[in-house]
Amino acid sequence: MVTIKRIAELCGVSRGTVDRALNGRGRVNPDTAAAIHEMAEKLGYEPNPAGKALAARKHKPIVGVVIYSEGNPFFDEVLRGMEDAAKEYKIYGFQVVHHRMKGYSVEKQLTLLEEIQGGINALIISPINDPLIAKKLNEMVDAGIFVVTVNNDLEGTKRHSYVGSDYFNGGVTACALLQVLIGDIAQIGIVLGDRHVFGHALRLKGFQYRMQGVSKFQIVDIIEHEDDDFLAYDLTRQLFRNHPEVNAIASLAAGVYGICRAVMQLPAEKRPVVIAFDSVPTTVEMMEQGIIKAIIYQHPYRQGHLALDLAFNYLVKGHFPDCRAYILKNEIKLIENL
Amino acid sequence: MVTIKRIAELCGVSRGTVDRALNGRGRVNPDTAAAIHEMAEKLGYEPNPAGKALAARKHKPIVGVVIYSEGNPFFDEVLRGMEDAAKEYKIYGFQVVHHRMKGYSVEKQLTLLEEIQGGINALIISPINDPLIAKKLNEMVDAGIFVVTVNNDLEGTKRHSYVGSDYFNGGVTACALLQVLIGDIAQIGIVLGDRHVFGHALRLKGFQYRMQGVSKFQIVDIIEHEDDDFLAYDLTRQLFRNHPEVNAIASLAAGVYGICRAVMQLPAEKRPVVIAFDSVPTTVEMMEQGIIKAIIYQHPYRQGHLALDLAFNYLVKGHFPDCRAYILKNEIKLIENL
DNA sequence: TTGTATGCGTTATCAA
DNA sequence: TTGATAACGCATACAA
Repeated sequence: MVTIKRIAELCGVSRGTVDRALNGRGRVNPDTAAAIHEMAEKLGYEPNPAGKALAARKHKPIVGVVIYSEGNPFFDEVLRGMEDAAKEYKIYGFQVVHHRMKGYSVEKQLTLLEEIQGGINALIISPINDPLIAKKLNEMVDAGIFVVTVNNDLEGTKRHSYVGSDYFNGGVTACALLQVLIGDIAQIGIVLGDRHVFGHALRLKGFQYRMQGVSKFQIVDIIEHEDDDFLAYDLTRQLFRNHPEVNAIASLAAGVYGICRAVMQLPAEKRPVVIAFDSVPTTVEMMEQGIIKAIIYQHPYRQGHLALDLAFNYLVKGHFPDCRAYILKNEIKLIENL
Repeated sequence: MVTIKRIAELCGVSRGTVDRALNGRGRVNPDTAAAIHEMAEKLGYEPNPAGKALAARKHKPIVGVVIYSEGNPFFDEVLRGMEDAAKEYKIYGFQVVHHRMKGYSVEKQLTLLEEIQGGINALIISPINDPLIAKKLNEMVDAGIFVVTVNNDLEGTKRHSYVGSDYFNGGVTACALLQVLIGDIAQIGIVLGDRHVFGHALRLKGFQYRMQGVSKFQIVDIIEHEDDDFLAYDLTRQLFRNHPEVNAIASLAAGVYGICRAVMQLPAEKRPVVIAFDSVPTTVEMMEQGIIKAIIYQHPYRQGHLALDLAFNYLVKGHFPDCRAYILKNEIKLIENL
C-alpha cells in the first residue's frame, strides 16, 4: 500500500512537503512538486480515507440541503435516504443541515441560498428552473462549494453532478406500460403539472415518442393542474365530461390523488386504466383500491442516499464524482411487487 | 463525539483498560469493566470506524466468496457488485478471494469450504441446500467466521445474514404480470429447473397462490429442465406438441434461452406470451426479438454489493448486520425500462 | 490487573 | 520553501 510517507521517503522530502504538493496548498518548490506528483502517479497513490477522516475531524464539513419538499410526499423517501446516509457519515464529522421549502418561488430559493452560502461546503439542491438560480449555483461553485442537483437538473451550469431519474425514458416506459395494460387501442388523457416544468415536458415527449409505435393510441387531451390535487380533481372530471371516450389516464406528475378521486366517481365499468408515477402513500392506497393499475417508480430513497454519497466522497475522501449525472432506472410496480 | 479516551478519563482509568473492557479481551477487573460498560452505554459510545480501520491495517481481513457461478450468467452481475465493493474497501486492507464453482456438487462445495476455512475471516456463499453444508456453515460460524448467504439461504443455520430476492413474491409477481399481459384467461406452461430447489419451489408456490385470484388461469404442465438450456428446449417443444392450447409460458428459473428457441419455432401467431426472470444477455436478446414480453429483475448487482457491505461493516467497522435477511424487491422490466 | 508507548495515514501548526 | 511534531481514535505489545 502506497502512502504519503512512502512517497516522501522515495522523493527524499518530508511528509509535509508531499502533502502540500499533492493537495495544492502552495509553498512548495515547483520542481520538487513535479517530482512528487510524478512519483505519486507512478505508484498509483490513493489517499487513505480512514486517515483522512481521522485527521479531518476538526474540520466538520457542512452539507446544506435545499429541497422544495414541504407538502410533496415524493421527497419524503428522498429525505429518508439522505438521513440514513448522514447517520452513516456522522462519524466522519460530516454535518447535514436541511432547508425545506414550500413552493416553487424563485426569490425564496434565491434568498435561502444567499443565507446559507457562507456556511456550507457542499450543497444538495432540487433547483427551480430559472436563470437566476442557475447563476447563483455557478457563483457558489466558483466559491468552492460542491454542488449536486437532485431530481431536477440545471444543465449548462457548473454543478458538479446530478442525481435523478430518466424523465424521457419515464414517458417512454409509461406509454409501453399502458400498451401492456390496455392493448393496442386507447383514448388517452394525459395529466401533468405544468408543461413548462422540465421533467414533465420531457416525460410527455417520451410518451409521445413511444406512441409512434402504436398507431391506435390517441391523446385526447393534456391537462395541467399545477401540482394541485383539487385542481387535478376538477380538471379530470371535466375531461371525463368532455371526452367520455377516454379509457386511459396517464398521470405524469403529482396530483394523483385528485385524479383518482375523479375516476372513482365514474361507475366501475366506465373507469379508465390509470397509471401514475411514484409510490407515495395516497397512490398506494389507490392501487389497493384497484383505481391505479400500475406505477412507475424512481428509487427516491436511493436518489437521496446517492446525492449525499457524492458529497461525502468529495468532501471526506477527496473523490470527484465519476459521472456528471447519475440517472436511476424507471421501475414498473404492480401492487404485487410494491 | 464520545471516544475511548473520554470514557477512560471519566472512569478514571487508562484507555487500554477501556479497550479491553469494551472489546471483551479479558484481563480487567469485573467491577471496573462494569463501570466502563455503563459509562459507554450512557454516553452512547460508537467506535470510530476510521480509527478502527487505521489501527487494523496490519490485520488485512480476508473474505472468501464461494459461488456456483461458472456458466450461470445471473451471477456475473452479482460478482460485478462484489468487485466494485471490494475496490471501494481495498483501502481498508480488505481482501476478497473468489472461488467459483461449476455445478451443484455437495462434496465439491464441502471440500472447498474445508480448504479455505482456515484462511478467511468472512465467508460469502450461495450454499447448496444440504444438511452437510448447513453443518459446515454452523461449524465455521462457531470458529468465528462471519457468514453471509447470497441468493440462496440456509435457514436454521447460524449464518449471520442472508442477501437475496423474495422468491415467493417473485412467483406472485410473475402471475400478476402474466395477468396484466394476457388478460384473465390463460393456459400456462410453467418451466423451472428443479422442483426440489428451494427458490424454484417457492416461486412456484407464489405463482399458484396468486392464481387463486384468477379463476380462468390454468397450469397445463410444469417442466423441470435441471437448468440445462438444451433440455429446456426439448421439453418445451414437447410441451407445445402435447398441449397446443398453451398460450403463456412462465419461466421461473434459468434455461430461458432454450425455452425461447423452442417458442421461435412456432408460427408467430401461435406463440405464447413468455415471461422470465433475470436480464441475462440471452434473455435481453429474446426481449429485443419480441419473444419475451417482460421479465422480473432481482437487482443482482446490489445483491453482490450488499453482501460485501455486510462483511465490511462487520470486519472493519465492527457493526453487526441490522437484519438477519436482506430481501431485495422484484422489479418488472419491459424492453423499454431495461 | 492496569498503564504506557507506539503506530496506522493524513493534516495542521510551528519552527527553521 | 521545507521539516519536524502533534493530533485524530483505535489497537496492541510490553512494562509495571
